[in-house]
Amino acid sequence: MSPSPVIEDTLKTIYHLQQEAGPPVGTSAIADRLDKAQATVTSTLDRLEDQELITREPYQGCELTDKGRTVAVEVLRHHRLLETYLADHLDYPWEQVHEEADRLEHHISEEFERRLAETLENPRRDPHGDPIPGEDLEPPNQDPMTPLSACEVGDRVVITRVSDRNEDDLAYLADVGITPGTAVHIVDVAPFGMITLDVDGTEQAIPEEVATSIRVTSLNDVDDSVSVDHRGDA
Amino acid sequence: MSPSPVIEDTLKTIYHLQQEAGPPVGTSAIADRLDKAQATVTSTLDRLEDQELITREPYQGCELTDKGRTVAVEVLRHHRLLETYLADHLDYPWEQVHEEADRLEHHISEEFERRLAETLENPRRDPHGDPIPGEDLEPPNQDPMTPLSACEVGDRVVITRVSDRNEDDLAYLADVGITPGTAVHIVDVAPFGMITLDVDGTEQAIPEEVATSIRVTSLNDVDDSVSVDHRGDA
DNA sequence: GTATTAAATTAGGGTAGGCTAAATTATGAC
DNA sequence: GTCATAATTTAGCCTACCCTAATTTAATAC
Ligand SMILES: [Mn+2]
Ligand SMILES: [Mn+2]
Ligand SMILES: [Mn+2]
Ligand SMILES: [Mn+2]
Repeated sequence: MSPSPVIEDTLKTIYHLQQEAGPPVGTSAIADRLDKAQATVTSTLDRLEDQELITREPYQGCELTDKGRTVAVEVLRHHRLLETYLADHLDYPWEQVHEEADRLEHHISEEFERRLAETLENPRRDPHGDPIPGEDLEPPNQDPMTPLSACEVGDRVVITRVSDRNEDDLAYLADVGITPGTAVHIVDVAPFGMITLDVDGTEQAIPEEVATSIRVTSLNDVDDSVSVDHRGDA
Repeated sequence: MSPSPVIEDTLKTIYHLQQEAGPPVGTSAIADRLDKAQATVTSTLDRLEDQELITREPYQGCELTDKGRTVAVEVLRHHRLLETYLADHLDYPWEQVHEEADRLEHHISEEFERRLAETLENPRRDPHGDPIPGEDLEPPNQDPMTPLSACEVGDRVVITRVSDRNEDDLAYLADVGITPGTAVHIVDVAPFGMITLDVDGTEQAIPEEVATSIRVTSLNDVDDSVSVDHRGDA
């Protein structure tokens, strides 16, 4: 049987948490992300273990098996190809692609995936700057990412990734022109974390909370994996 | 709560059966179409009745309410828009669109539906020649349809609809050029039902079974709801 | 080492959606 | 009218997911 949406979402969440903090991944961290009760996650993990998608130490947490990681990466590929397609071919606004992709990622066929990739000419990054896993389903490299919140006054950087989680923040950032590929210049860092940027000649202030979810690369050592202005719009 | 795939598929099946034979629709007819046990359908119909999507007479069968019909037509709109999009924009082969659309129809948002319709410029018919319900979700008109099996030698007709059910038959028909919009000429009707057609100068023989699932319009009284050659390929 | 506390699991219960096998009901043949 | 048959429902069982409340375990403070 092919994995259900619940199984796929749980694997995807474990994958993200492993990348953020490494294994083992705790039950409540998963429950928080999925907005489910802890007991619900415990019983889901039982099924994942039966299917050899994770290994588990009672009361200690879990870790993806190779099989589990491959399923997670496949879902991630679906998600990011869909986001890219929705934005590029169906004219979806930047901030709306995540929600639609998060549902459809569980329901498209392999044929659909192939045709998306082909039509898009095998894109490497989604609209938020996140790397799209290849057909081989190898986990994408974690490229070096500096949070915007760690920048100092005077730095010139290029936006490389913007977290796709909060729809309102994304709408705001798109509105002021802060999207992957945009070059910016840090004008001011206030004591409580407000960061002021120069974006195409206009100054924009951003709360630290939001700045944490924005990743940048210094313009001094440009990383060719992200092209400047690969999507040039508002 | 928005209806589950099982609820939607059951409503869609009742809708089709009502159009073919009129209400009341029996439990086993639904079970046959959905490839489920009769008892499974009985309990699904219980839920449909609770939700006021059907009315039911014990042991007699069921009928869609207005609410139930609207849900069925909405799913039908999703299905046919998706089929059209897959064929026209993702280069799906004719015979593969049905299966993919049959899954995705339950998972796209209203936003996705709108953007499909817009990108396709509000198409009236899907790749099989079936009418696509409008945004208003009125049931599409049943246009007069003669089965190809009822034609006589010498008739000149235009293919208007081809049942989307059998993938192998569809692949064959596409291969020999029998698709909606094609004008053909009946050359021979053999006693056991084999029908020979002239398609663009080439003769093609078709078993009666298949001919039953092909609908045509006489070239004498052309129905403007179907344009000749609106998809001109193999 | 013991007490506190947070995390995790277990216990118990609910709904949707599946099944088979056993009743029940309607219907057409005679 | 009775009987056989087919359609339908009921009974009883299962799994996947979901929850809250109670319990158990691990980790930390002291
Ligand atoms: Mn895939
Ligand atoms: Mn994304
Ligand atoms: Mn179809
Ligand atoms: Mn819709």
